[in-house]
Amino acid sequence: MAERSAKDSLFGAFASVAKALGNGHRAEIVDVLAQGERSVDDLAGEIGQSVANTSHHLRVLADAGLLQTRRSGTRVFYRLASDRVGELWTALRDIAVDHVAEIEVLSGAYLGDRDGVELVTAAELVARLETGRVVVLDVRPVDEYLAGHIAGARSAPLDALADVADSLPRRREIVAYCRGPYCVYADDAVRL
Amino acid sequence: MAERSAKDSLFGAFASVAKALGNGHRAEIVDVLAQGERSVDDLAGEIGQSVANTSHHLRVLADAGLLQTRRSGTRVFYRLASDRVGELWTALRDIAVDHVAEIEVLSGAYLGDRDGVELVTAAELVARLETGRVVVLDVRPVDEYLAGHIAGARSAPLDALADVADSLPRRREIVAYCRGPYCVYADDAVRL
DNA sequence: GGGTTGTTCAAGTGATACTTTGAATACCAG
DNA sequence: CTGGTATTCAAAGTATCACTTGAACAACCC
Repeated sequence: MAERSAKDSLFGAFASVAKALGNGHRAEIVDVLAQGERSVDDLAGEIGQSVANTSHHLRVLADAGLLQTRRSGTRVFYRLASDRVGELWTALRDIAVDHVAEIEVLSGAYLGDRDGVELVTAAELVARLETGRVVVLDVRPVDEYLAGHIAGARSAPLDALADVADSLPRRREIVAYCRGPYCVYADDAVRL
Repeated sequence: MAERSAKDSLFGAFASVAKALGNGHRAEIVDVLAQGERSVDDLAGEIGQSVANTSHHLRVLADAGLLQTRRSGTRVFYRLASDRVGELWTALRDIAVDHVAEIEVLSGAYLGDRDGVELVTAAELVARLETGRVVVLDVRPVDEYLAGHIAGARSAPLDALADVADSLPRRREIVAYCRGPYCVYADDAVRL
């Protein structure tokens, strides 16, 4: 039946989009890009790969329709092709967390021991912000802060944290945040 | 840095979920299961593969946490592990349609020429239903009808359509629907 | 026990995925 | 237009994995 092979091709094409996400480095790229656009060389540093290899992975993602590019002078910036791609990534991550037992172990290994780090939910944070009891620090790189941040938060990238620290009020509570559940910046910042 | 390899493992685990969806047959399985649970040999027929091979693909999906099983007597029924998996599939499909040019061609090849088939949006259908101007047929297999269908729709699986047809009022408009945008049952039904 | 339905195993086939290297291209500044 | 920076491309090397099939095995029902 010709219908069979046409159907196979169609679903094969759907599957090819999933296949593009089916690699750890590419997943990481998407995770970073969910925070805003980045240059190739930036991304290469972020995922710990060579620029050439990163460029290759970016091409795979772009060919699958997940990314778009913008050229600015000598640099090329990549970004998610649409918000829907961000949703796709979030859904994928959530499902992995919910249904794959292994993830719990691995994320424990990566995030490390969270003893000594108080976790604050989004709702709590809003409440504390309204009463002016806290100072909120955005410990992501400056670019990401500029691309969007919690209202009232101060930028304090990890490597500049020491400088900023001096200017902080000593009597108030300080809350640090970063990219999401799989980002260690905030943990590191608190320990610092 | 140990952090690097821990991060790689974590994102590798995320990617493994995507990898499970990265095969045409498995994508098709998920698409079918979005309609409700199915037995292995049911699915095998649906995707045109041997039972052994289908069982293998099902195992891959289940290991990725995307499916769950239920045994009933001699049969094993598979279903999506959660609604979130359905959302993941929908997001993936939508992105593929939006961003992959090839899909348009392929879906054209599969769905065939829709000349002579009037398409009705969901909103229109509701409006026409309320004024009682239409009879709505659910042309999916009976199981799927039982698992849930549009209020007021009659079950009329494709292979039994001829029988049902006789009992239909001749003066009223008839609308057929099936699984979604990538299902040809309704097209076939209208042509019939 | 006999029949039905699923799963597992071993094996065959084929292909693909990832990374690295070195060269090529595109752009900017002077 | 020349040098420097950023990115892409093409090719090659390496490794590995994915898909399908057929037959044996297991679980269940009657």
